[in-house]
Amino acid sequence: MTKEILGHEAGGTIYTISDLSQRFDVTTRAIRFYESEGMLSPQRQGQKRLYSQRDYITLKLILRGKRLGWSLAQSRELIQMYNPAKNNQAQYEKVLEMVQQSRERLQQQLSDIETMMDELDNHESQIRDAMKKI
Amino acid sequence: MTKEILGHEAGGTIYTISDLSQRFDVTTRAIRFYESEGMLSPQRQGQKRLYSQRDYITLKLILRGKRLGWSLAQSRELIQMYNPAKNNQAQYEKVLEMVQQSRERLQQQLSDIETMMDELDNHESQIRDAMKKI
DNA sequence: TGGCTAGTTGACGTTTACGTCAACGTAATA
DNA sequence: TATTACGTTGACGTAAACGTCAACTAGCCA
Repeated sequence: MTKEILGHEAGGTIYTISDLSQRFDVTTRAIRFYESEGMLSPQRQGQKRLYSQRDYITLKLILRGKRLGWSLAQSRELIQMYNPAKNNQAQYEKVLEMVQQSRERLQQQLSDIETMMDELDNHESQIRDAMKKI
Repeated sequence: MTKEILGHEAGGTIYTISDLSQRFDVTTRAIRFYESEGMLSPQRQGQKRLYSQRDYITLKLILRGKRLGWSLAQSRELIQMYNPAKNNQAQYEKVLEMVQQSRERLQQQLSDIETMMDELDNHESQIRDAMKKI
């Protein structure tokens, strides 16, 4: 198989583990770890892992979660939430609850960021004032 | 000393470790740990710790940092940044740099939150559509 | 065919941020 | 004065999220 053929398929681009590693600046060890934690499920070509566009998006979500301080367990819930399993009424309701919980988390973080930003602004002003007096 | 006298001083209200523990819903163990990490420095009355308004604010900052996924090391930097040490020109410049770095971190987080919020909105819409069709 | 490159699977190590005792001190209270 | 509540200092334990080997495999290229 050539690189070109390996690089694309019906569903879109596919990636090797080092592709993802470089694109997202994360180690291959971490990527395999996420798989072992049930967050990624790449196909195999022999024993080698091949990541689909879906895996790519999932990884992006994991890393975004990390930047926000979410645990892998929380990100995994989010991922499972996005992956439609059984689509009965009860399941839908449950997902809507989780959506709401995620929103509340994000809202709290948003509020914390605003507070921090304000404090940074104040502190910078104080420092600039102090610098003028030198 | 009565509770009343213990509860206030020239600088404002003072707190015992369990006061803080209850107000912020954090264990006393954690509070002592933050001190051992050089983030809090309460006064002592005998061997007992007494926390000032400044300590209160610092603890609030630590916990806000935690909600945003900041490491204690990062929050400690922020705390030290707010505590004016030597106030020479070079020091001021350095603090301004740190302020800027903190802002950039927060900006990234803000952007991540927006993305997540959008995705949640989309997903909720999809689910509500699917529910209508049942 | 030998070596290079990329990938794989264990297995153990490490850092962060506390939790969880145990053993003790001290002060108010019954 | 004995108990209860609150606090203290070690010391060891633990969960999460990987890092770091070591030993192996499989494809490609001179």
